[in-house]
Amino acid sequence: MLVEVLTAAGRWNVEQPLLTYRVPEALANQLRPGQLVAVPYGERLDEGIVWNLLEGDELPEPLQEEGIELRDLYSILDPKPALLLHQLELARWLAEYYATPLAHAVFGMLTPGMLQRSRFVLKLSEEALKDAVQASSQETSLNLRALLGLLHNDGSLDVEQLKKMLGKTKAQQLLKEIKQSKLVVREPELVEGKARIKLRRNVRLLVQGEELLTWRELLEERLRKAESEAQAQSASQATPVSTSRKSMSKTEAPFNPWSMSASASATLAPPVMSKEGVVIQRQLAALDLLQQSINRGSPWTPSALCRATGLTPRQLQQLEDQQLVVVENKEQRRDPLQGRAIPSSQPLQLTGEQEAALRAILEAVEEGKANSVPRPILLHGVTGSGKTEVYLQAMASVIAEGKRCIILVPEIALTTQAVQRVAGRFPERVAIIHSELSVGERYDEWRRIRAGEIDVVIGSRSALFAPVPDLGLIIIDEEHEAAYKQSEFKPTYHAREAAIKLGEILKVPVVLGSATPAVESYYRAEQGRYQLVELKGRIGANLPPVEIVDLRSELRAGHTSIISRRLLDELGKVLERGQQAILFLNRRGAASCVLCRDCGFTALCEQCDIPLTYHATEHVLMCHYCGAQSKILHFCPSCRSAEIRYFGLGTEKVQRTIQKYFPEARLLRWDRDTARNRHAHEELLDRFANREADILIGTQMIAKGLDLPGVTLVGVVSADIALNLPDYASPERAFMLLTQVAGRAGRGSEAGHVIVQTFNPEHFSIDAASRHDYNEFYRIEIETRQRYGYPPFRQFVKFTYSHSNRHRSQLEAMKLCEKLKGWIQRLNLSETDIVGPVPALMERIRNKYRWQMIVRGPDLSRLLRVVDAPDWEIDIDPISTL
DNA sequence: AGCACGCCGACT
DNA sequence: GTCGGCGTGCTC
Repeated sequence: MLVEVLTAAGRWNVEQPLLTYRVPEALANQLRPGQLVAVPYGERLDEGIVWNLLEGDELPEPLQEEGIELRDLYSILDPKPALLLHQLELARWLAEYYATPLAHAVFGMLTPGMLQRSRFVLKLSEEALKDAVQASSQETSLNLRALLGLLHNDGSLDVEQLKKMLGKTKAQQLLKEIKQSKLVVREPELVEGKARIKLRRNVRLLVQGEELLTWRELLEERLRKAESEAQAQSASQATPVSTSRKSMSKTEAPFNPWSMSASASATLAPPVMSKEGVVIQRQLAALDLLQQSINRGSPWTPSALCRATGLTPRQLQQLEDQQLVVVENKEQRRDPLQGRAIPSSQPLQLTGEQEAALRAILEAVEEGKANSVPRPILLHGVTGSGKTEVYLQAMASVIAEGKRCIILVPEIALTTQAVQRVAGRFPERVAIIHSELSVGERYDEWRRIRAGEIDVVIGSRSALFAPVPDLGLIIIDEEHEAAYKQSEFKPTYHAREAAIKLGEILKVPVVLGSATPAVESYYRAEQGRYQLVELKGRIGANLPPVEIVDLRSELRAGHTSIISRRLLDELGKVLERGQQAILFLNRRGAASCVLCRDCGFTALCEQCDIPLTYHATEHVLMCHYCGAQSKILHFCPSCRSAEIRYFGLGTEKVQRTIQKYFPEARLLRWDRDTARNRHAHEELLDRFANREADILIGTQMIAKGLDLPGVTLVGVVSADIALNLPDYASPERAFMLLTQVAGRAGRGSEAGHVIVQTFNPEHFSIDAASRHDYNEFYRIEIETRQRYGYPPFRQFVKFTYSHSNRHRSQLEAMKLCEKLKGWIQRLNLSETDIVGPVPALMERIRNKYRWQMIVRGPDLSRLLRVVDAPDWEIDIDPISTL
């Protein structure tokens, strides 16, 4: 039998990603697709995934021609497959659609730290072992002789260790000498990754019931006997007790405490109990504690048991030798929710709309059971319309039929509330997967999922790749979120698209939930590719009123501060009433846009309708979308004002300004500078929730999922920054951001109020968001997209090249551009063109200059199949063109 | 000298 | 992708 294995080699060898090996007789009937195996590759051992089993020993033809001699599969690393069959199929699709080597797609699905690394160890050769004397007398360097000695003692030595011991150069020399000497051999070895099972030593009681009682009686009998003997002895010679711990262990017979000689116990005297008696008593106590712990389910570690009873490890060992107890290694699960109080949550009464949504999902489940692929369901529900309850009841229903669910949430670290609700509804049956878990936590959750011990996986995008058997439902909450797109490393993919593909493979419904669906999603629903289900009513409070403050009139009135008089006024009232406020600033655009402070005019590219970016170094305006340059503006072309400025603003500046106006107010800043990890987020949130601050100032990360009843005012310091990013999707992102931020106000009993500051009060995104009108926003946006050929009307693919040499980067970009043009022409692709190449918005990142171009066309899959661009980053359906 | 880089070719 | 082998160029 032969086996096709996908190894790390597949990451670069895109032509032939699979390697073929012979299967040794002994392993033949244990091999399954998806298993992790070790294979020899060159001089080392590599880890791979079993992709395919081939009957017979015939070499595949292309290999025959090359005259390749197949090698043997080395071993099976884990009999349980690491990837299920449907995951292999999904990986194949990911690789194809996202133009990623198959190995990236497959290894990207594994939990981090799982892969083993190859290393080399040095060992004495057979020759050297046989004839040690002759070996040492041969002509060898001092270092080699030292190494031989070391290997004689220790057996083996890691090459890395050798390098540390001798330094690189000397180690190199020695390794060369080793190659010729035939005394030392170099062998490959696989080292476990960082993801490992955590073991805990446990003492387990081996006897129970009647048997335990019998043992107890026996021990008690011995205790009485020992005591009476000791007393008899002490009556004749009263020796004081002075046995130290050390002398005790010396006098004890090592393995048979029960037959302790009379002379040993003779040294003890009453009223203190005899030595033997003490030991027996402690052992009895240990048996009691162990028995109690069986019921409580919290086992004893050997050391804790010794501490609790006074037993020495040796004495515990004696219990073990008697086969009364056993000390064993037991797995200890690392639980991400450990120490969290999770209130149990009960199903709520559904409204009519929720009921209908639930029915639609369950009908789709039935459709899948009838072996047809159900349409994905777009659940469009305003904030607070109760989408989560619909998810929970749909999941409960699927679970009741023996199936399992995946629910994706964006940036899980910030959505602990959603996690708690799910975990509270399905206690003990929920696994959590996201990147801020420790490698160990993630590995434990992953294995619980694979073993079928859980019903619901909740997590960020990568949770989609959890090995869930019998998957019955996939839910993507806040489906419009950009966090679902992985573009920074391979495999690049959008979790929403991958989920839909997975739903297709398994014939399982995919539910996309959002208050502000992605334009692409809503378009697909309009086209009938998704089933649209709407939840219109908001449960509880009404949506808060949104007030737009026109910053142009502020300036005209002579108020030049970044905080308008209206906002200052309202902030003052909030502070007076002892309530809380959130000030929000989307600072994400590091580059600045050009803006007229009098009329709100923004300089746009004539061909792209995208804001121009001011380049301070070259002193020009540039379109980062098509590369067109224009001269800088001294006067506003629209109103002739000289108040034309580049606009840049940060949270720090807002903080300083607010503090100036309200010296007494307690401010809290929340952005990537002040909150670097999950714990910092939670801590800041807790402090604000506990009313340790009055005003929270933050970037978009505060816009998501916060439920803070004390907040009655939300201020958006500038809606313009989001709006003016040079990207086709800016209006969409601005709308979503404003809608989300607005949803943060008035979640408690007090009425909420939102103030949005802008130089562009007429912009449809701001206008629609202020009226909470998604449909209005969508209507205008989809028209623009169609007019300019933006997604979803044409597909985008972004090509990025990074190099430390700016010139080289530009040159490569121009070379690839020419090649792409050739391919497009040869394939005769209509309506397909290239925008760029241009320097990336942030051209220099970590000392690398980045150039990029965007290819757009109705369908680029044929082009991507022929594109040969190693060293290029290729982002299919980029979330932004920046 | 000691080492950090970058380049090349090999690998079933 | 990762390793070894080899050259260049920098620093104590």
